[in-house]
Formats: sequence, structure tokens, C-alpha cells
Amino acid sequence: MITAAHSSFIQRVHLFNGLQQQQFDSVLQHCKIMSLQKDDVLFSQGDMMSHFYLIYSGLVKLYRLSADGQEKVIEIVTPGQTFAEALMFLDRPDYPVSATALNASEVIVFESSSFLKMLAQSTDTCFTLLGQMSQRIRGLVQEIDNLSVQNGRHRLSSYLLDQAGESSHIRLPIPKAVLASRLSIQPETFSRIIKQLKSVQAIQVDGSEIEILDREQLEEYAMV
Amino acid sequence: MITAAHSSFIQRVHLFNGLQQQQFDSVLQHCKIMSLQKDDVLFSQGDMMSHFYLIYSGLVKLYRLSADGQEKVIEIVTPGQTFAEALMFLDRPDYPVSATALNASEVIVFESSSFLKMLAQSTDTCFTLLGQMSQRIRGLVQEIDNLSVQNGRHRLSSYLLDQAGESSHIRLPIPKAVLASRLSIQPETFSRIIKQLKSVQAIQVDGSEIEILDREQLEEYAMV
DNA sequence: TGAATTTTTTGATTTCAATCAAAGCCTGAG
DNA sequence: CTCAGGCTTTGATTGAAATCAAAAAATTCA
Repeated sequence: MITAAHSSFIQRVHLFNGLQQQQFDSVLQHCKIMSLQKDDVLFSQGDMMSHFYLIYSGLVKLYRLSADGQEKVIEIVTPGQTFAEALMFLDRPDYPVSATALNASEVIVFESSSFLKMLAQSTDTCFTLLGQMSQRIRGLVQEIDNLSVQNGRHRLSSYLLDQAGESSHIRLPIPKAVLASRLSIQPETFSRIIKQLKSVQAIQVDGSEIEILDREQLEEYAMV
Repeated sequence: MITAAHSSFIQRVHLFNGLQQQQFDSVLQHCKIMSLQKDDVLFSQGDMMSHFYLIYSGLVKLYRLSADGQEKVIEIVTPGQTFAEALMFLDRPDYPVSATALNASEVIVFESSSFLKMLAQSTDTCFTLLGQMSQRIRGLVQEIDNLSVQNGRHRLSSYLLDQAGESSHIRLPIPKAVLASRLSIQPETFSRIIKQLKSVQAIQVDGSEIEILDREQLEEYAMV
């Protein structure tokens, strides 16, 4: 059941900003709330796609499984973020990743067929979507660059700086092994890089709580 | 100068398929032909973006330079392909890659501001663009997966099978070092993988001419 | 609370690919 | 035809991270 809280949450999401009241109402009519327990699978790689999603609360990981069962986390999706919406525009869309809740989560599920109909009436929203996808492409290109020419320490340092923002404190929202996969490193290597960052006094760690001690040092590692 | 040949070439490109005659004419009025010599730089990473491009003939490489001068080729663009069009929808768009002609090339240059105006009138073309960008995203995700969980031999084998298609013959259109960078491997490693593929009789090589001898074997390598 | 499970860390070793160095090889300009 | 300068290959070595194995720490839950 969609509550007023959900509705105003949806309204504040960028993708839905440009909609007129009537269009927004139509969107509301074609969405539903879904509650997920930790480890619930929302969809699997290869499934036909008919809906897209917005996280209301919790965390969802998007990942690919290789034939030998190895899991590569492509993205961790957080509240306010939509995902799988790009697939709407493909002919025979199937999910290129699997999605699993990392903890108890609420996601809002949108019917893509009805959203598409509405979209044909809203050039504004088309442009919003084009902009969003463009940024996504940019991020992925950046990521490919990182993977090709940078090492694990670089990726982890960048991640820490990015998460910290202004603050110097970070609480890792996910298990270290999941973050490791997101950064394309093995858990053991992750642990060793953390150890090294501690040994040069760049950070201080207590479980999932990380304190940045020497920002310059981290920026050094995150550079080139 | 836009010739009739150029015009009909443009018309056959997917992106422009859904345009009405009048819209198409407006597009034609706001584009120009540009001739590039080998190694001419079309734009550099960080430049402000105001145009997007369609290759008419030749080849253009899109790549990123790291601070230490290392070059990572993100994509090789071929005739009929557009590039940089995704940037139109960003607020302050700057090119995330550099573009250089790999040989004498002709590219068609479109003014993004006028294209955007026209686009607001053509929902069809918006959808085409959304579809194209969606596919691009899918390809990039695939690429990230390849880089994270697969090795160089996998990537090279996949590339060969992909290039070959039905045929069993491939002519490499670009220097091996450029292809190596595209596949995120060093030229030396590239050469060694080729050597290995020859040694197991999977392929036969004469300069840039490659013959696939044992497709099954290559598929084996390209798998998982 | 305490056993059981999961997560994280540490240690030893291996592996794939990068790097450094140099030799062949082509190609195209003179 | 030939020689200079770019590609490409080969060889030797190094290095970063994966893998294998196991201990330690943290969590869960009975």
C-alpha cells in the first residue's frame, strides 16, 4: 500500500520531478511497495524485465554471477536511487544483473509499460532520463578506466574519500567482502590494503568504523 | 559540404530514422563534414562539448590518458556509429575521453544545441536515443564484468569470435598495440596470447590477417 | 552464556600479467 | 635499394593480486 510518505518520497526523486500532477498520479497508480528481507532476490540475471525500481529504505546489491559462481558486485543501490529503468527502452529486455537485498528493504516497483506510455507525453522526463543515463555512462567509463589502469589501493582509497565527503568518518554500510567485490578485489586483498593504509597512518579502523587520519596520503594513493 | 551521399548515409543511421522530413532537414542544416588525417585529434578529454559526431569513413579511437601518460582505449568507432551524443543531456558537458583519427577519416559533426531543440519535438527520436544509451550501458557493464573476473586470453578470444562472426577470417583494422589497449592488455602480453592461441592450433596469423582454425577451442577460452 | 556460524585477518604460495631490455620486422621516404 | 623509425615479438625478471589454508574475531541464536 502506497502511503502519503511514499508518495512524497517518490515526488522528490529527480526522475519524477518534471511530471505534471496528472502524470504523477498515473505513475502512482501503477506502482506498488515491496518489502524484502535480507538476502531476498528481487530479480536474477536473464529474467525478463517488466518493472523498474526505486529504493525507499535499505540497500540492494546489483551483481553478476560468472559460470563458476563468482560474484562481481556492479553497484550498491541506496534509498532514493532508481535502477533497471534503462532497460525499458530495449526491445526484449532482460536484466543484465541480479538484485538481492543486503538487509531488510522496501522498494517501490514501477510497471514499465505504463510508465513508457506516460513518458511519451512528457518530453521533460525523457530529457531527465537521458541526462541520468548519460551520467551513468560516464560513471561506467570512469570505472573501466579505474579497472584497467589503476590498482586496488587506488580504488579503495578513492572509495573512502568519496564516502567520507567533507567528514573524516566513514561507517561501512555493507560487509567488507561485498565492498571488496564492488571494488573488484578479493576479500583477502581488501584486508591487506586496509592494513597497509593503517600502517602508514592514513586511516584508523574499528570494525566498520573508519576514521581518515591523513587525507593527503589517501589522495596521493587515489591519484593517478 | 554535405553531398547527397552524405545525406542518404545520415538518413540510414538509426538515430535519425524516426525524424520527419522537416526535422531531418533541420538536422542537415546544422551539421558539417570534417576531414581528418591520421592522428588528428578531434577533441581532448576535458574539452567542453558542443557537438557530437557520426563517422562517415575511417576509424576513430576514444581513449583516456592517465596522469602518467598511459593510454586506455575505451572504444574504436567505425563508420555509421555516432559518439559523444550522450553528453548533450548533461548540464556542463565536457568530453570524458579524447578522440583521435586512426587513419584518414571523414566525420559528420552535429551541433548539439540545435539537435536538442529538434529533439524536444520528436518523442520517437528521444526513445531511439534512450534505447541506444541503454544498450551502451549494457555493453559497459559487460565490459566491467570482463575486466573484473576474466583474463586477457578470454577478452582476446571473445574479440576474435566477435569480429569473425560467421566467417573464419579476420583482418585486424587497427595496430595490435591499439587493440591491446582496447582489451586492457599490454602489447607484449597481447603478442604472447596470440602466440599461445597459435601453438594450440586455434588460430593462424599472417600480419593482420587472422584465420580461425579451431572455433571450439576459442569458444572454450571465451567462455566463463 | 556459550556453542555455532559467519566474517575478517594473517600467512604461504602461485599465477598472471607488467615491466625492462633487446632483437626482428616491416614500411615508406629518400 | 637501403636505411631509419615504427611496430611486433621474444626473453628475463619483477610484482601485484589471487589462491589456498587456517587462525582469530565478531555475530547469531539456542
